[in-house]
Amino acid sequence: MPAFALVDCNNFFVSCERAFRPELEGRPVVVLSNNDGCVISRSEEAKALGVGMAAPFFEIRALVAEHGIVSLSANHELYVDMSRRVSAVLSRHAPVVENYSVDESFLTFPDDTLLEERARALRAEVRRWTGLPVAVGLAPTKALAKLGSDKAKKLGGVLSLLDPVLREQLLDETPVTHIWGIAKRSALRLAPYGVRTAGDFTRMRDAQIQSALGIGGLKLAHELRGISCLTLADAPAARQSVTVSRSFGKPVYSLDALQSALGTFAARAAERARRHGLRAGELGVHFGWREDDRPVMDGESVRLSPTNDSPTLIRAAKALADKLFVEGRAYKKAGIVLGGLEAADTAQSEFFDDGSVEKSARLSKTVDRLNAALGAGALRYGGEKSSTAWGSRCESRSPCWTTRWEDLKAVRAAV
DNA sequence: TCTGGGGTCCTAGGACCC
DNA sequence: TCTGGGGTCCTAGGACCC
Repeated sequence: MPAFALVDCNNFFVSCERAFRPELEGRPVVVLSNNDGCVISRSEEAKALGVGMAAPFFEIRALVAEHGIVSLSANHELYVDMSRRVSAVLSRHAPVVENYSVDESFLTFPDDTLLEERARALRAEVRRWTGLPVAVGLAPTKALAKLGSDKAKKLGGVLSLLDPVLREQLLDETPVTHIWGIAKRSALRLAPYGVRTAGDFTRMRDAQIQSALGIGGLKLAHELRGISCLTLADAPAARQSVTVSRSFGKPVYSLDALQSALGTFAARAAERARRHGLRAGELGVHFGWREDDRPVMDGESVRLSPTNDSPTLIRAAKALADKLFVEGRAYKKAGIVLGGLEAADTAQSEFFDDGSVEKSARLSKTVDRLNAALGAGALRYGGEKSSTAWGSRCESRSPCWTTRWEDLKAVRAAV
């Protein structure tokens, strides 16, 4: 029976910050989203003080002041780089690693002997090379490995659910909403069947599960019963979309500011598409504002002949903005989505091509290279403007210790 | 009085994840 | 006054076809 391991970094963003600021160890720490809007990572101490996941920052301001909670603005450049370092360690231990998210990886070991010992060794090595604490769950399926790693965080870092008796016991004491893939809505649909725990869920009849949650729910139930349905994705799946969106630091009323924001987002998205070797056949623009005290979103998209050219995408985004703009509306957020993605090398090129397409591609490549060398945003297109009109708040961002020379940490040896 | 059936493709929206 | 951003997959319903 092949076993899956899930390696999960504890409180990932907070742990990344602590790796470079050991003085934060033992103190309550939170990391905040864009605009310092809400909490996206909490240390154990912060959780113990009652700070909820995704808590709006303004709601916990009093708690922060009272207990001296350290609040930091998110530094994704640092987190992505730390994530890469963790994967590098994992790859030395396992032939196939699936990077499921920035802080979680599934893997299988080459054979099934001494699994717990291997998991412990891997955990120790991640700690040694990156400074990050991780938990490891071992189980015959991915869904169970996930459950195992959640539980492992409280139980010494490694938990094996390969034993069916232990497994059933854990399922029976786990609320069904703590299962990967079941949240509030699905739990509500299961409630009429008397389902409260994960164990209850696994004992439902297949037909009932399927009528309540569809095919996905049924697969999940099998996984929890120990029958593997989800395989390890050794290569990342082809990307379906590229999104760049932001909430504004303050409401935006002018078309000009919206267009400069969208121009910037389009340039970022184009850059990301090029990095992945993709062209977009569709570009969407969306705006968010409030009506009757409720958030509203609206948008529209256009088809394009496949491209990843920044100026083209910037123009398309601005044209849509112009079309959607309503005078007097207090815009709170905006974003662009690239869809209809296809590999850039197989994409059909424009029939009437006078050579300008290739010229533009060379220009894009040069801009990307310079930005990579000099720091993001060093070089910009005319259409993207940095603007105080829509910029976001981030009061306390840590330096990019691992990815920018100027942020390199100074270390002095005591003599 | 009667109102096919089956297939595909596309889209919007729901639900979930980290 | 202040509530993130970036994704995926599934489903239901409409349009269209034979």
